[in-house]
Amino acid sequence: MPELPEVETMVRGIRSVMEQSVITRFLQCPCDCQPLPISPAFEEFSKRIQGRQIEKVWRRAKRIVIELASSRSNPTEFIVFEPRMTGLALVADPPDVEHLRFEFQLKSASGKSSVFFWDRRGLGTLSLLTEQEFAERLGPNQLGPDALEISSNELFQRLRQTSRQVKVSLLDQKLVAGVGNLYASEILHEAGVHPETISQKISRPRVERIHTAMHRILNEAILYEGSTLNDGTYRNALNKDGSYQNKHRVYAKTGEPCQTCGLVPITRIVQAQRATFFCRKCQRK
DNA sequence: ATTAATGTTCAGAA
DNA sequence: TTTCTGAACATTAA
Repeated sequence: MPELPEVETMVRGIRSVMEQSVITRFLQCPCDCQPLPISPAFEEFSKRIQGRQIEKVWRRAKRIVIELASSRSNPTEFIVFEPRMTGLALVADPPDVEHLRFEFQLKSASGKSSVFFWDRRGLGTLSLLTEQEFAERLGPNQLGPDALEISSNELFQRLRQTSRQVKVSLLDQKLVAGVGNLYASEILHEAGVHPETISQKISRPRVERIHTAMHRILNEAILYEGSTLNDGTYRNALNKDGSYQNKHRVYAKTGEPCQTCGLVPITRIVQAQRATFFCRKCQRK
C-alpha cells in the first residue's frame, strides 16, 4: 500500500519518539499471527539491536530506515522496514492486535515508549543491515533517485533510455524511486500524458510537465498525510486516516466524468498487471 | 466462489 | 539485452 507520501508520513510520525532513544527490547508477534520475513533471524536480530541508540529515522524510497548510532562496541547499522501493501509503523495502538508483527520498546530522557509494526497481509519485510549491506541493497544500482529529489533533466535522460510505456516506467523503482500505482495515475493525469506513451518518445517539455506534477502531487499528498482508501488499511503513525483520497482525480474513478474536462468518463486499463486510470481526452500520447 | 487490492521478485518466454 | 507475462507471497472485502 504505502507509496512515498504514506511512508514519509509514517516516518515523520515515529521520528520524534525514536530518534535519540535507546532500544530496550524487541518483540516479535506478541499475537499469534505468522511472523513476517525477518533477516537475520529473530535471535540475532534482537541481540544486535538491544541497547542500541537510534541516531536517525528517515525514508529511502518506500522503506523506513532506522539508523543505529555507532559506538565503541558497535558499528553503524540500519533497521529497514518495507511495508509493501499493508504495513504500518505506529506510535499509537495498532488497528487490531491480530496483525501486530513487531514491537520496539524504547527509553529516552522523557521516558518509555513503544513503536509498533503492523501488517495485515503480511507481505512486508524487516531487515537489519550493515553499512555495506545497506549500500548493496538500497544503493543506486537497486533504487533510482528519489521522486522528490530527481531533477527534470535526469528524469528525461532516464525515460529516454527505455521503450516501455511511461506508466510502467514510473513504477520502476530503479528508474525513479517512490512512485507507486496510485500516484502514477494521478501524476500522468495532471501532466496530461497518456499512460501508454512510449517513454523515450516523450518530449522534453512534456517530461517537465510530468516532473512538475510528480513533485506537486507527492508533496501535497504528504501535506494531507497520504491516502486512506476504502478498505481503511493505511493510517498515519497515530492510527488516524490520511485525507489525500479526497483529492484524487482519477484513481479508482472508472466511469466518473473527468474533473478536468468535465465530460469524458475515466477509463480503466491494465498495464504490467496493475490498474491504470486516465482520461482519453485530457491525456495524449 | 471469484476477483481485486497502495508492492516486489522470480522464472520463463518473446 | 530488454521487455513482457504469470505466478508467488498472505489476507480481506466486495
